[in-house]
Amino acid sequence: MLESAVAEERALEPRKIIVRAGDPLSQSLLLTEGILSRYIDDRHGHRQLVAIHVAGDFVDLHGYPLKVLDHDVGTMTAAKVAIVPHAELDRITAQSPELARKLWYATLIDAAIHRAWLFRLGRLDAVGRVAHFLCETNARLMAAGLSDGHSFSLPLTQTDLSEICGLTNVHVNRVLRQLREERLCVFRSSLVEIPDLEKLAARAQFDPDYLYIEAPELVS
Amino acid sequence: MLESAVAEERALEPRKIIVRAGDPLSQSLLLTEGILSRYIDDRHGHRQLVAIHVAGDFVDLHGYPLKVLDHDVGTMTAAKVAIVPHAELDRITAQSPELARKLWYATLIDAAIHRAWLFRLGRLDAVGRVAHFLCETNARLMAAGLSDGHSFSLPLTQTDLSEICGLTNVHVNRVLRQLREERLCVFRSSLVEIPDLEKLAARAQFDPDYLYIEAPELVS
DNA sequence: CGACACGTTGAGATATATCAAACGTGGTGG
DNA sequence: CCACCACGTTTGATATATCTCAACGTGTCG
Repeated sequence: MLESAVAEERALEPRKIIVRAGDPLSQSLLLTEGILSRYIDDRHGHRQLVAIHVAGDFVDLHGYPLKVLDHDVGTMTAAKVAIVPHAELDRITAQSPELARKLWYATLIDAAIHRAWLFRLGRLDAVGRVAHFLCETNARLMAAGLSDGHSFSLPLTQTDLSEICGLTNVHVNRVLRQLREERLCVFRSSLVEIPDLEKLAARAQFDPDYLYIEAPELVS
Repeated sequence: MLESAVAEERALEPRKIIVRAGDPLSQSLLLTEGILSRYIDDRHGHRQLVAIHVAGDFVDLHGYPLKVLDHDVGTMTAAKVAIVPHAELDRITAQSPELARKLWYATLIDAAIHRAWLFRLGRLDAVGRVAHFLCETNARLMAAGLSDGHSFSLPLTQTDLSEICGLTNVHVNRVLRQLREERLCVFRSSLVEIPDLEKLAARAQFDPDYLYIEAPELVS
């Protein structure tokens, strides 16, 4: 049903702004390939990512009821998106309250992930933050069939990680070295390898419940 | 319509847990008086608040589609809540897609506030974080008719503030002194006074757009 | 009056930021 | 095919914000 609502598929270049905060919106994006981010810049141009999205995510569904976003959306890598006009969503939700509920549910998962990010920023140290993010990403990619649980592709820079974890890129570099030396995790040239997921999760105080993924055995 | 869905009103004692993460839920709460919080505790019992709620907020509406919450909900002060059974919400949303949309919208405002909190934790220093939280609370209370824009009641402890801002209570104490000395804001014995809201908002890089409050003149 | 919670202060420790430089490395044009 | 450039990574030295621990003050309530 959602597929029938797709107006157009589009390929996006890496590192482009897709939606700006405050722009009036008439469509939302279903991400089919690549990585997108949602972020807020401060007055000096320092950036805080508030979400990342991977294949399968409905990226700015928040913009459908909200009409305008409070943050920017941009590509991190090259990406492919399916464009879903809000008029189609109107049609669909009017027809099927059940699907409407599912869309609502999807935005609430986003909110739950926001909360986990708050915990990460508020209560974890630098190593814990990076480890927590990598655990989360591993779990989400596993659910999307893009990780085998021990290694996955993640074409982000260390600066990207710093903007996710509220750190500097220099410090992220040192954190990654420490994770490597402790054999918890190797992040190098767009590839993440996690030799001991359990140990990494413990270091990160990571508990995947907030992702509301069925089949929890996939995650552990 | 919502009012007709209220099954019961209840008075709650301060500092009580109302809902625990993972509990199956069959009702949600409409807060009519007092302050509630949503929070995540770490392994050592250190707490990160992920939201606070004031009179007029629909507190755990997220729990309606999600079925279980990923975080705890508790009272900070004595409070009064109206209990809305999920069965009633089923009835209402089936009857009125428009109201269903409004409920969805309300949860998305919560998510937008989560994002502002992420920005606060990730990119602001200690003074900025506290200032940002006080600006936000002022704006929200103003919208609820509980602040005149320059002073309002806020019966939280410095430890509460520290659990909101990702700081220690000791450091919050020093931050509050600094805000006082710079005549930006006085937080004392449950009362917040903001002599120069514009200066405080500038220090906090606070922009109220994310609250999606109509009548923006109320906020500035 | 004493107990307890909350607030305040100080000294010292530590994590993270800042600044600056060097090092790879993949891509591009000559 | 090589030289070079841009971008990301790595390292070192130093600065600074925040934490930790411990003590003391203050108000409230039984």
